[in-house]
Amino acid sequence: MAPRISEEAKEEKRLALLDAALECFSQKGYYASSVDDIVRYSNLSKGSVYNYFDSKEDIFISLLQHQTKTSLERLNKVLREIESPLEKLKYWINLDIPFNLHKKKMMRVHIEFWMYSSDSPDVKKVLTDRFDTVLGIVKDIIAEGIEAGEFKKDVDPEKAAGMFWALHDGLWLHTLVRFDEKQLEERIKEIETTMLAYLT
Amino acid sequence: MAPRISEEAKEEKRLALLDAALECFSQKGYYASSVDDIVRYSNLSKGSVYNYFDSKEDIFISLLQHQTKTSLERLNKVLREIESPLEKLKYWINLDIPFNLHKKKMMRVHIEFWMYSSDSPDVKKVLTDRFDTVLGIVKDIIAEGIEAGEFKKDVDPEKAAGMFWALHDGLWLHTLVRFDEKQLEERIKEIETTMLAYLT
DNA sequence: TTATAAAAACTGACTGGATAGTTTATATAA
DNA sequence: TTATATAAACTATCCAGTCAGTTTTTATAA
Repeated sequence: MAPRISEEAKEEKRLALLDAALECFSQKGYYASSVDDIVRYSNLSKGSVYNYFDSKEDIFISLLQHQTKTSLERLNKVLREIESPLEKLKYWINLDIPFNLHKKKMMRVHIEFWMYSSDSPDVKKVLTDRFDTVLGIVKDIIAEGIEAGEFKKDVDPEKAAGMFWALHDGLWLHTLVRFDEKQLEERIKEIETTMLAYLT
Repeated sequence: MAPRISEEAKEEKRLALLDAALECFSQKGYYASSVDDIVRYSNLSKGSVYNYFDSKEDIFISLLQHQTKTSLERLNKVLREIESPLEKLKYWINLDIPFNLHKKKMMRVHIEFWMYSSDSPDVKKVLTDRFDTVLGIVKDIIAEGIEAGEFKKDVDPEKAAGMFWALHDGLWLHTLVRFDEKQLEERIKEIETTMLAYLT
């Protein structure tokens, strides 16, 4: 007759489940995390989970889509507010400072997505689209910067964007495995000086 | 079907099993690979596998140790034969050219090791040691290069080594997910020019 | 206002299938 | 003969997904 909870409350629970999933997947990876683990991190029962998602894989893919959507939206919003390409890049580089645990979880689960993508065309599609979008944004910023005279004319936007992003992801990979927050921040500052020296 | 085989033959079988494991783990990851999968890729039976290894995890960790040992040995051997630090770095950068499938598998399973390391102190230990060793080698080469006057004096060997290695791993991560062999090779050449320009 | 009906949402014990690891019977080189 | 490598069958465990029963909320008739 009438829904017991409102649409917003429902969406909230869905998000809470995705949050619990992020916690699990970022700690133990996709396969090692059981649905019972996710249930333990949420305030719901196992049965309820299946009111919100079709399967464990559905939770995983939904988490990927949610992360992709929100992070791109936030990024675009902020970049639109910055005028200078140089400042945009600086902002982006410093996005990862200060280090926080949530970012670490996001990055950990993101690599989990990548590893899983060889099994799932759906995941692969979302990830390659996201990859190309991000790379496209960096490339455009660099191209703008060249046009505006802020960056060197002989820089290839495509290649520079690829380097920038590889450096970013490599740094994060190392942070997950070896570095602590302080070291990450030092290294990010080093990227800033080096990349900007390379571009300007 | 052949009792009393020599030690060499035994070691050969062990290596063949590690090879089968590399195949599986690089394709599907640790958890998604079953022992039966590994058996299928080897010429042995399941029961036999347990004559060589204690468990699936033991296979995984043995693969990590084997890879670590052989790759570091090979690297050190070659680097010892090169005099100039600049040439050493150039050689290293081009180690990944030409692209080949075996390297891709190695890199894929290496990331699998990294992801697994949060669960296993043993894996973590081997990986951090390996990481520090590799980074130490790069750092030493750069320091030598500075002393020999081949590199700029104001370069910080520690930081430069960190950047170099982050770039390397980031690039490979992207190659696993998005790029093809041709793109990897182009990007590696780009690293060469940029890194060497940064150092000299 | 209140009793009842109906729908939605939740629960957790259970099941079927998968698979890590073990045992056993057989084959064979030494 | 005998030690052991092997294959195949076996066992125990785990876990994704199900479902029958319960609780909560809303609607509405009296």
